[in-house]
Amino acid sequence: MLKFEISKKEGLARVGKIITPHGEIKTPAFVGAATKGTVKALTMKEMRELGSQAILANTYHLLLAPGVELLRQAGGLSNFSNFPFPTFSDSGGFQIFSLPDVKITEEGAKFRSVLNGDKFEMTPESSMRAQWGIGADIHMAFDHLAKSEDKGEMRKAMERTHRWLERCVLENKKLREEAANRGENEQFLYAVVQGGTFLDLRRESAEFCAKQEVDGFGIGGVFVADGMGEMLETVDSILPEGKPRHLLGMGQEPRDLFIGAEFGIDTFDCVGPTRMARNGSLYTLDGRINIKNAKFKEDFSPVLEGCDCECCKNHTRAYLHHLFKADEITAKVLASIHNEHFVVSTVDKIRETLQSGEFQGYKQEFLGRYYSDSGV
RNA sequence: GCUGGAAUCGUCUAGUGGCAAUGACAAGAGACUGUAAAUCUCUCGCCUUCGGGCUUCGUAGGUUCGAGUCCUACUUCCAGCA
Repeated sequence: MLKFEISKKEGLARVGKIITPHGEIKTPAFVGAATKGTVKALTMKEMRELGSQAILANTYHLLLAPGVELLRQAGGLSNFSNFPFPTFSDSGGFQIFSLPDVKITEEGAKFRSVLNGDKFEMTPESSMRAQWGIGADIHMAFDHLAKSEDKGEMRKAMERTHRWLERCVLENKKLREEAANRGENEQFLYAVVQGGTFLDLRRESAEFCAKQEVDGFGIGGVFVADGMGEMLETVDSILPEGKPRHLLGMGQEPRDLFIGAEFGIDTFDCVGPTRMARNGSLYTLDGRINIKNAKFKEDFSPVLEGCDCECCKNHTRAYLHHLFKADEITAKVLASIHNEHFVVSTVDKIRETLQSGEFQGYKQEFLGRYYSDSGV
């Protein structure tokens, strides 16, 4: 069983730590999205230096390349990526949702690679096997996402997710025993709660997931920040308190991090911060700025005054602006360091203020400034 | 000096009698939430009440209902010959 120790509670919010074979994660925490085994534009050394405690890779992407067998040979994701700290793997469920030409049956999903036309199939069982091969500490159940206004469709996706979850749990048991017999590290499974924007479906999904033999929970299929607090309140009131909860894919907007933590989320992952960075959109306490804008050409202040990331400590907005305009790789590196550090440290601060009882004040101050129109 | 060729939006470029005129780059702005994302979208002659109006393809004339496109002269540039 995955160890999760809670040191402080405030409503649904909690401060704690998840203890994995690769070390512990102080929660709430922002987990870096390392889809293909790397956080785009960043080295693992840079990730640690900017404060990242954990990363999350994607089973679908690693399955296609370099393949699960290679990950196994390499000694698992942590060894292969040289990130000897806690790791997560996402199941590939998101790819069912995001890739074109996906056929979903009760058995699983068939993808077609647009790159080389290869057919590719994933089932709850194959996702579990792949994740055990990849060797991340924490796995996600293979789920079926839907983004629909239609409740009937959402229910179908949710119910399929539940049936798939039972298969995941069953397969996971086998794989866990096999690994134990080989004397390997334990690996852990999170169920994924679906239900979209329908609170009754979310409730039903949370109740279903809560009953399963899993180590924690992912909250999936969240596409709109509107109503997320209410949804999380519903779900996290049902999920067992003693198991960690991961909010899948949300965290591009600081608002999401505050609301998530407030309503019981322990870990976040999101591709937003690094993608924003590569596209020149950088976080400041007054909202994001587009560093490519002409107004930054002669701005010799750091991206964020007082920020202690390697980008802000050493470089100016004018320099970043120049690097972006010149299409230099370093632009994306520095910007990614800054954005990733921004969200990681914001969640760190959320954790600290939850611990000290100053969370509400911090939240008001941060969000009031970040989302005020006065801007930069 | 002679003979050929060429001049189009910041740059390069399409255009061979019929709609301010192609594409790329540059420039300006926007989007991005479990990464098919080093991506994508929009603007890019001037004005506009978004209906449209006005002025444009080196310069000046001409032919034509109509000219970036054909003709004449000039200017500049390129190539070859001297």
